[in-house]
Amino acid sequence: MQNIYTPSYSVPCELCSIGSICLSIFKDDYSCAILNRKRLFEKNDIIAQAGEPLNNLLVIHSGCLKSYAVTSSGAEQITGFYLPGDILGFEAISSKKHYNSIQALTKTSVCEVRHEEFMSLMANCGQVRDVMVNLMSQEILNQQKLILMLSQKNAEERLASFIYLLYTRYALRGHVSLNIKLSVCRSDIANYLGLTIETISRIFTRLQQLNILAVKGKHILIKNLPELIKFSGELE
Amino acid sequence: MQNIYTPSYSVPCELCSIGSICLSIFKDDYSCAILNRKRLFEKNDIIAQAGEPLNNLLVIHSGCLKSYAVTSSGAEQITGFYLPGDILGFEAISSKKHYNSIQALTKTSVCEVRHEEFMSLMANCGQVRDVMVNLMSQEILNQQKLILMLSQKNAEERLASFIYLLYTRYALRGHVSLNIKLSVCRSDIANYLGLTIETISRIFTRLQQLNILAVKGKHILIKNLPELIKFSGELE
DNA sequence: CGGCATATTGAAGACCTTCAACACAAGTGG
DNA sequence: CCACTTGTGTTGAAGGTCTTCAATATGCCG
Repeated sequence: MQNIYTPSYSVPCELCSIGSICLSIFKDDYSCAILNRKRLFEKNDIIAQAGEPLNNLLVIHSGCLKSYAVTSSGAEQITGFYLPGDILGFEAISSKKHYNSIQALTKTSVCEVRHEEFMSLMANCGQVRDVMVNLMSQEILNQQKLILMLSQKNAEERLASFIYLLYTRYALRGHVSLNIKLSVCRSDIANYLGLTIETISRIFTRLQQLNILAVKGKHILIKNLPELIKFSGELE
Repeated sequence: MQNIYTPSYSVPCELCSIGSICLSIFKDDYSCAILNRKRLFEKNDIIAQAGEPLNNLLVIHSGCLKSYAVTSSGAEQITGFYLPGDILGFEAISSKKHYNSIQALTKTSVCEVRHEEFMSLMANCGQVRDVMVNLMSQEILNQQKLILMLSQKNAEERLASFIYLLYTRYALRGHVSLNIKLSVCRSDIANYLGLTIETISRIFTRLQQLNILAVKGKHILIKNLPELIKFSGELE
């Protein structure tokens, strides 16, 4: 059997969602008033609390974050997982307040983009404006796909989609590998997909029996990608 | 029993999502190169097909639209319903192609905003930029709420949320009324909420027995709003 | 009024959850 | 180093929710 372990991954600036901005505008200016590069967080660190004012948009350099809303009954609802190259904070721009809390799932390094200053930059620089509008548009499209997934797919399709989506998201950032390290625990996956941890566990078992995945704790090896895609249902 | 019929509603520009732009910039210029006001579509007209180039963003003046994706197996998946004052097309900005098809559910009048020209206007006009960024941010936040709903709520909560959300969306545009006219058929509601028409029907019956709603075909009267909110689950 | 699409209702079954027991890994202290 | 704890993941059995299939009812538009 192939080795299913994979080292932690950091995105090169060239492949980051705002890389074109950093490389052409911020360049080597490490003391930039807008960009604070590679701030480090430890596993389980809370990076922002819901309700706090929005100071920065966050861009993941390495590691993994989750964002979640807390219901009035105190339950935690995962709203997203963020991987190297991903940007988060768009949903807070309108109200200038964090709607979600954000927590590190592993040791994570994050580039902070000062929100106020960045918005002024958008006014003056067409390139920044285009990148931002495109990113927001893409985010809306991606969410729409997720909405379709949740409203139409059964448990097996959801989990298969989830794994396949992780694969494509890493690949998009230059990390093409059938080995996927879940920084995410089963209960977070379950919460995010609207299932229970027992169901997640059972489906992992089933996908292993079908020789589509090899699962060992948080390490996943995709053994049959075409079949995984088929199981994920056609909408991706 | 109160009358549960309500006349069709058109949004005044003051309360439309891009009203501030139209009123301050386009003003009374009806032959504007950017804005084509109040183009009329008949029920069931296809306004755009998935894959077509994005020429216009659409703003609903009166009536109702649905957008939907078509899967490789030919099934239709509703991605959204749009009411007077709503804007649609954001998800297509990045690729400059319609990802969804758009169809009129009733006789509908639409203000078309030329996409290319509007993007240039965004470059030159801070007010337009702010409005657009805010609208996109809000859209992302609203979608996130929908994602939570779909991943966490049961059938009853979904339908109650759906009705309550329609109520708040009309109210936002100045049409505060407990009478709601569904331009949407049961099967579209079911598709959108990830349920079957039978389940929708059963839950309508249940909510009527509980004296929360009065349902007569496409006309809904909210008879107990606080209870409806309670049934919709706490996340709104 | 008749015909067709849309909506409602009932019964059986599938899928996922719930509850409970158990397995496994990581970390702590004796 | 092992016993103990704790957190996390797996598995089984029973039950509930929603779907499926089928029959019936209602509404709409000629």
